[in-house]
Amino acid sequence: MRFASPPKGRFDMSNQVTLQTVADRVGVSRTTVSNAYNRPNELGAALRERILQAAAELGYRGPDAAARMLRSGHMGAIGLLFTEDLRFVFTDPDTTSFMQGVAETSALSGTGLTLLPAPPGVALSGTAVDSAAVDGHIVFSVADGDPALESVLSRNQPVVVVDEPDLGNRASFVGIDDRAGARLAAQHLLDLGHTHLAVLLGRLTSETRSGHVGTDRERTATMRIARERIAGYRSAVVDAGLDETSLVLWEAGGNDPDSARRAAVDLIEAHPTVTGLLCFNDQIAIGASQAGQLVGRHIPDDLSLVGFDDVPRALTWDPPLTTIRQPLVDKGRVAADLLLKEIHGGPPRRAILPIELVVRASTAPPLARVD
Amino acid sequence: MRFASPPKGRFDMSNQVTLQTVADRVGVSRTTVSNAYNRPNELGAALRERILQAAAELGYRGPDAAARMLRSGHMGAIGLLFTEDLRFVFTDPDTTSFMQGVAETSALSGTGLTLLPAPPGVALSGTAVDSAAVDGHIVFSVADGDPALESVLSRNQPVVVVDEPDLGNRASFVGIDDRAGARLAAQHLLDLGHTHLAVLLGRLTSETRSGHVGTDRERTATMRIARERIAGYRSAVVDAGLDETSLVLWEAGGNDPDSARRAAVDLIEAHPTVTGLLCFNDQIAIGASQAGQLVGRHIPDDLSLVGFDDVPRALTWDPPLTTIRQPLVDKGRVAADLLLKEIHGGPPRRAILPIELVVRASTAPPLARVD
DNA sequence: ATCAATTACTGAATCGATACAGTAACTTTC
DNA sequence: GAAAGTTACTGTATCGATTCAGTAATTGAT
Repeated sequence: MRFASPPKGRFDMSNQVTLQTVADRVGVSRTTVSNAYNRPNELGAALRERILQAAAELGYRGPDAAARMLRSGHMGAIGLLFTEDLRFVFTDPDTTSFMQGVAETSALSGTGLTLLPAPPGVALSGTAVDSAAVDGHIVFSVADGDPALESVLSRNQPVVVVDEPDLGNRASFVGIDDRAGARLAAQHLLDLGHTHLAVLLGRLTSETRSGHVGTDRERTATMRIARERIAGYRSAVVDAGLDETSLVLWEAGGNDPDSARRAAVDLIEAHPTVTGLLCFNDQIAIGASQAGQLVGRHIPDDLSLVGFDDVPRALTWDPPLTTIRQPLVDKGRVAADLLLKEIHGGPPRRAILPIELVVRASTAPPLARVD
Repeated sequence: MRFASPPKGRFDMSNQVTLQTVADRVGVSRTTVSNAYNRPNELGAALRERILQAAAELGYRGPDAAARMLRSGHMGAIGLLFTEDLRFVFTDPDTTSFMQGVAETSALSGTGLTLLPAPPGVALSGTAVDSAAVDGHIVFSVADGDPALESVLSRNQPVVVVDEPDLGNRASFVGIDDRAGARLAAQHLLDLGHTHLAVLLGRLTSETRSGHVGTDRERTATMRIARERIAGYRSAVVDAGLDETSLVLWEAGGNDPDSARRAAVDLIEAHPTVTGLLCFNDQIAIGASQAGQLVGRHIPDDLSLVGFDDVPRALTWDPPLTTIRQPLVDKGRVAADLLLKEIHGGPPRRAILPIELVVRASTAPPLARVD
């Protein structure tokens, strides 16, 4: 939808109250009124009081945002870029927790938060994504080379990338050690005695694809996190002396439980000897657990499940999920904090947040089986 | 947190590329370049191509947002005001579904979406809430007379209020017939044969309070929806010939399952004869169902539960919830749509969305009991 | 062939506020 | 009591783009 008629502008200038109006009323200069709002200690308290008083009487609401932005060059807002489908953005607990953290920190600093949805396949030009009035951007988990990311980077403003991609020194970064986290998850299953593991991933690229992941597909992965976690899972398997190729990689086609459930059914059918399933996140693990129920596999006796993230539901799910905890809300807070600091002149930084294996009831030693 | 140092402004003017730069390069006037971006059919296609080409070469990213805003008076963004705690905003399925709808519609129209969190007890002045660069506001479910709402209204821009309060002709409105919905819910329980009903509300005011709601407390309610629903529940009870005072009103102190669970335990203890519980929304019903389990009441045999909203989880919950469905995502879409239309010169409107009783497994006739 | 209408462009004024240099009045210092 | 410093203000240039009145060139109508 694009509107034919432009929005009503500021063209009823008749009774516009501006800084000048207030200045005239009080009998001071425009500058002094501006200072009354922005630099309270550059003028006497009594005068300031008189000015604010007059402003209130005239119904003046404070300096016009657009004019201030133009002159001062700062927008008082940060942008939050997503490239996922909006249905996903507002449903996925990882994403909403992250947003909560960002919103908390930006609200505390009095900074506005502008959402910049750039779902795949929608043109960017003329949208908020390339013209939003913001001082910097947080980019949340985007595939390598995404056009929306390029657009954001070309604005030459501070950017904080969260999770992926890793732009090196082109932008600040907030994330975790995904490889180590994945390794921790796999190690846990290996320690329990599992020898037949599989990985159930959400997506390797921004396109939806599901099913077995061969080396060809793996090589095309544009999601950094997926690549890192695969490397982590694999390194634990290799170090345990198992054959690297014995680690089955399977793609769900989405990070939601429904996609995961469907994919897990196929995976279990194709690889019935697998007893330990490494899930890309808790939503995937939830789907996998539903799949287990569907195909008659008891969790954890017939199939152990390790999630990732430790979303609130991981604790209340039946069975409660063993998972790798990462501080999602903090991630949002830290991202906003780094961005705000950088906007105010600080240097770009990298923040790696801690992770932790949380053992609950979705993992157990494999049942002894007659091979 | 407030930053001492102002953000770095636009004071490295050295190699700023502006409309003028592009105009000089091509050898046309500033106006023509502006037209190339904003009014493509006001100039020849070939010239337009040359201009865009030159802009690309110069790395010009299109008209500066702040300058455009100042001159044209329109911001290209809408604000979304919340007064709930941010933890709640991003966790509550009603709210996130609504946000999804708003985000979808604003993204489609190329309009930015600025989040304006105004949790209680945080000063407004100087924050994004009273100075955000937006063309209008959507106000989501706010208590009567909230200061953030007043601040938004004083900007003399289009406002769409969702659910509450009802400002009459001071603002556009999107909501449902809450009274009818509540009536439908109560009627369903009455039809099943229940004679001892209670209402478990989230909150009647923006302050947190839990426990029995007497007439005094009821009279102070500042949340319109709560008042309407109470009236609806009560009207069904009265029309069924039951004593109006037999309808127990109980406040949970929050719209989350945890608050509801705790409150429901107390409620059941205080009023053990109640067999039908009218829950303010599905989150409350989920909490109540957990409470039922805690105190050994089987749902629906020992206690029937009716929710409200029909969030996705209502279907997958055990037992699946009987509820009043309202189109939450649509509500967001409609709100954004009304606001955009009003910004573009349309009149204020009221939209009342449809509701529907969805009968699932959380309600059943009361067990015959020996009184 | 003439006048009117349309198209494609230009130049100047303007939006409202902020930055910055400048200044008058007042205070401190020795 | 003169020089130096501080405080509290003013005046002007400026931010970058859009609007609008106007003009020259082209097309169309009669």
